[in-house]
Amino acid sequence: MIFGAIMDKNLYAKRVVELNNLPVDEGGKCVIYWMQRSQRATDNPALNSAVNLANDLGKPLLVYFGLFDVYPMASVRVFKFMLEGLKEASAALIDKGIPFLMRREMPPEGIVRAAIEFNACAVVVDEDYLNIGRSWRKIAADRLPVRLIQIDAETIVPARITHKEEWGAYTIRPKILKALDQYMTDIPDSSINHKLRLEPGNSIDLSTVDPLTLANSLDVDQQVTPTPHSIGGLSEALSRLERFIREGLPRYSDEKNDIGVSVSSNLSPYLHFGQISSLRTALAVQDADAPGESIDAFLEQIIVRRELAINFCLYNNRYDSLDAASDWARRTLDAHRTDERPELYLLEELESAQTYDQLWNAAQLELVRFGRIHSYMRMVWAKNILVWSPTPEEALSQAIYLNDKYALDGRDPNGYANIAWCIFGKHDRPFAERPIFGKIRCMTSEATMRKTHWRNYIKP
DNA sequence: ATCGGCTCGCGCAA
DNA sequence: TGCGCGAAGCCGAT
Repeated sequence: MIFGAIMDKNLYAKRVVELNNLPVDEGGKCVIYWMQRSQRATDNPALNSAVNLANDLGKPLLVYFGLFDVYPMASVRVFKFMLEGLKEASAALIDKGIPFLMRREMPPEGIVRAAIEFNACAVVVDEDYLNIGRSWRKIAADRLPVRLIQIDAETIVPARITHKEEWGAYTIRPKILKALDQYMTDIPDSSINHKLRLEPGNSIDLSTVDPLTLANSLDVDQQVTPTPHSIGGLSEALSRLERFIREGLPRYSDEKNDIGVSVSSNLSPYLHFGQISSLRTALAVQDADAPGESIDAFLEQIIVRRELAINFCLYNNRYDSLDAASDWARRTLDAHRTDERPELYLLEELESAQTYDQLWNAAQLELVRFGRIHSYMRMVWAKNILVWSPTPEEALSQAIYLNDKYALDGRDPNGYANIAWCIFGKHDRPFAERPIFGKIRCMTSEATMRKTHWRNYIKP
């Protein structure tokens, strides 16, 4: 069995899920890597798996990407950023002798057409852990004429070392740490044996296309415009990583919760689109010359917390709903449904930053203008939405709407887990009971003003 | 400035 | 069955 052979010799056994029972067609002409989430040409377990399979079969590899704009919260902002990253990734792939096929179509339909058109032996796809991607892969698995193999390529420790939704960081942390030594190692990129100068017909050629022009031509929200100083792609991610290690990391542990200073890596959008791998980032930080406290604090974020968020979305497909709340959280929020709110804002009032709270307004403006909110302030931001909404359900959907619409890293497991933590105490524990919050951990703008250099945050 | 209490339930030790 | 402890808090007492 050919696939068994690649599983034995690669390091990815726990990352593999076969999405259908069809055979690998050894008489086919190529292997196709259906790129979705892991939009990079290096440090990519899904790409490496596809290359290894192609080499075993003695075939070339083709990368397929379906550009689909009829997508919730699709905007010029995120498409420009994504296309900049894809432009760099496709050039790197072509350099390696792997043609890049990009078509504007619905991905699960496009991959089936491409597999037939190019006579694929098998298709390898990366995993995004979210519902839309899951439903697309299901469609493709049912319609492809050959095997569809899914690779978990965004985690450092494979998500399937645990087989259930974890209760909190403290339950997943020991499992991750136990396996971490094995996975915190640099794995060289596989190189393709059979390089092919395939000229895929009807492909968008990113080498000759301006990402912004292409993004503008799509059927996406034109009101959410590109953010200043954000250029997608691995080069920019690596330069941010280097700057972070030099300037932010040394102060990370002490100052990460002060909204008046910026010690964050700002790599989240690059991680969201898979333009840089979390393993590459974690290895660089681990080896950095910085206080151990700061290194540990950052690794906790990029490994434990990030992979807890992935675990949440992987094992709970209600990750964007109050259905995902634990019993104690639902009970306590229910008990406070009729508590009087200081103000009830409409979505439009929130969106345009017109609340009585100047700190919250500043956070909302940061989101609209820069596509992000300071990591500490983002919690205060979401907690306030709970206070100003008629129901927890409404608060949840408004927070998710605003985050997914404006954040460059929207529609990400991190975002859903973060908002779930804020609104309904996911992965958290109960605290002293208060109005509206019940036993959900309370955070307020007033307390944040007492504790941090907030004036630096508010000033324009 | 620092500290305890608040409050639930998982997971492990026993 | 008991017990320790947990993402980032808040408040009030000392």
